[in-house]
Amino acid sequence: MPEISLTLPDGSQRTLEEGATTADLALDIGKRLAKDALIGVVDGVELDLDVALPDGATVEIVVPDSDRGLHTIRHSTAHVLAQAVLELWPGATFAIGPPIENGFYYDFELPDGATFSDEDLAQIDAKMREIIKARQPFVRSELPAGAALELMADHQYKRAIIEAVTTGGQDSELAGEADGDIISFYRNTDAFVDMCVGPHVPHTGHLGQFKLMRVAGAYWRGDEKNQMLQRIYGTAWADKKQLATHLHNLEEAAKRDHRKLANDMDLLSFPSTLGGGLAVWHPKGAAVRKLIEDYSRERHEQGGYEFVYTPNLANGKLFETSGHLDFYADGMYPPMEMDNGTYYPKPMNCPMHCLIFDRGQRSYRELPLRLFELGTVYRYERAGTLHGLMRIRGFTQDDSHIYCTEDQLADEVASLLDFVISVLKAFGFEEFVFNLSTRDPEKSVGTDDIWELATEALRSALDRHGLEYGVKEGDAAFYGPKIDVDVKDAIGRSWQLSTIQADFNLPDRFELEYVDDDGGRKRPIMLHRALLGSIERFFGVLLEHLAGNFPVWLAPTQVSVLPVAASHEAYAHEVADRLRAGSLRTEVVEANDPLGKRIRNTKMQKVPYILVVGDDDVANNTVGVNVRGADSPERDVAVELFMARVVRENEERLAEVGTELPA
RNA sequence: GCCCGAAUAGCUCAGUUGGCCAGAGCGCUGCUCUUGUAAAGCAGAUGUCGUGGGUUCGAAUCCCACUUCGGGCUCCA
Repeated sequence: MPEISLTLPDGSQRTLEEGATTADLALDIGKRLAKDALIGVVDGVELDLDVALPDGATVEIVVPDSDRGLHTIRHSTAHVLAQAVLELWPGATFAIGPPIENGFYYDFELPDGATFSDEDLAQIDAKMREIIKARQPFVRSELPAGAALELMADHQYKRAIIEAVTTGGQDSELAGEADGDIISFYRNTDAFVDMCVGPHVPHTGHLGQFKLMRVAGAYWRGDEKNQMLQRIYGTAWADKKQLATHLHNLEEAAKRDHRKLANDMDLLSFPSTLGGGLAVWHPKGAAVRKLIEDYSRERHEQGGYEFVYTPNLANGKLFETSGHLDFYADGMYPPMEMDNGTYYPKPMNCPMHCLIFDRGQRSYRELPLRLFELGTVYRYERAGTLHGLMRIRGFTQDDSHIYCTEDQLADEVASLLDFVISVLKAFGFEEFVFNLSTRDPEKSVGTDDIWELATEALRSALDRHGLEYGVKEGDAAFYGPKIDVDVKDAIGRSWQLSTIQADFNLPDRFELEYVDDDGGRKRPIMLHRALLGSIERFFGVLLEHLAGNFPVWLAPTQVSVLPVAASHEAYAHEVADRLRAGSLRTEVVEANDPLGKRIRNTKMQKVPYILVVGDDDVANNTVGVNVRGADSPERDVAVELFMARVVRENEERLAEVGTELPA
């Protein structure tokens, strides 16, 4: 019997009989591996376990607890979902069902326009578990396009995919469905076959640690002009523990949802009578917001920005000049017809800043001119897109427009990057991701030269800082390239906050000019930039990042003083007055309820410091200190000592609470 | 805007197939308790059951429209 020689990822060699498969290789290595093996990676290509191996191949055996393994499990689970749905809804058809982060989805069209509801999930889940219990094999077959079309005669979306790939249409979304002229299929039973590139787990018995999460609508091929399909999302994992961990993480994320915390901590609300996507800030939320804005102003003042104010309304002519009425009228609130013109709520501040630049003659000596405004704008976001503070219709940008010369552009962007990082770090963000978005030739204005110049300026600024960054080809705004800055939050989620955009469209439209050192008139380049982005959205991100545990300098109440009994109230107020004199936001919670209850309530409000004062403290001029997050209180702390520590934390805007323990 | 779902007291929620005066816990008010580290006791008040219309002898409950919210899709200057 001829033999083949195989190389394992660790470099070791194995010799097997010709015709041996990855499954045979796994068995040759060990029983346990043979049981766990899902697919093989043969010379870099993922293949089913039962494919015969070529001589000399390098083979990696994929087990569940790996990226490739999870991917395969999720992909195979999606097939099981499709099988269940097609069985439960005769006449249903299916479209695309890929693995995604943490799970999978599958899109369906039900007969007679029927839709899924949440109640259907239990039934589908039960059917899927039957299929899994039956340990159905995934049997691969291949057909030429013509026969494939015939096999999928009843499934218009699958046929559309076959036609798309066989006519040479390159499409990453369809890459997992079919590829090239030979179409592959995976058959689980006589009744169920799905078109798929594969590979899949050997049989459905390898699956089962999944949960169907939700039903949703989704457009065919992601285009809102197309048919709306019914999508089911699920999560799937290698083992029970991973699944439980994932579900637990979702619960933890829900606990820090900014909408829940904003409600629980009485920070702000979205009264339905106010209208969708509009928030009112309650005293405690407003206190935090004001501190964020104060800090922003302070930093901009130090950074050489000049502060401006502009109105919330503008004559429509302004937005005709800027071009926004042509491009973005859909996103603007509708016009107000007045006897002297048509007015719109402003959707951005830039045109007004251009008016300020344009007032009077500008000299190159004034550049870079940095105009800054906490500018409130209104955008008519579509109803279905609103999401708490993250997507809102009225919001305030920490907006600046910088007018500079071509020569100044790169330096200006470079110093902006420092500024961005420094400001975001002050709020406790540690990890940043940078992206450079480049020109979309189809949707852009301006010459090649100036795009090149601007893109190079952004690129060189990133390089100069030694920052790693991704490039999003063609993702720029129509008027110029941009750098976006995402932050990673405490539980690893990514949020886009800052943006730095070069613009050579608006200076043109507004015919902005400065007088250069040679006496000639030149057009400035304009940079748009927002650091926090929208204050509202930033507040939401920060709230979730911190899970509501604002550092001392941002906490709406920094210290709560709790007298043990009514007899200690006078002393409690005395302590509170001293703290307030040190500019600490301090509350006294009087002894109307038992101490335990007041401690509980105050802790639930996430107050950084809770002081308990009783007989000993009155006698010795001390306090009992409960540091947020600490296990046990510190007793008999001298008031001056406590105060010095918290005043320092407050003034130095320290990110952590209780970093300095009393001596 | 599109698909699915939800809206009941300040908050979190219960309210069977339509049927007495719409409930609970927390919170609130009052009284008692005077408290040393995560929920004291008793009593009381709380409601346009999101809004408007319809079906019905009768609607929180069924139907329609609208508003707002949640999960997605699309969009995000």
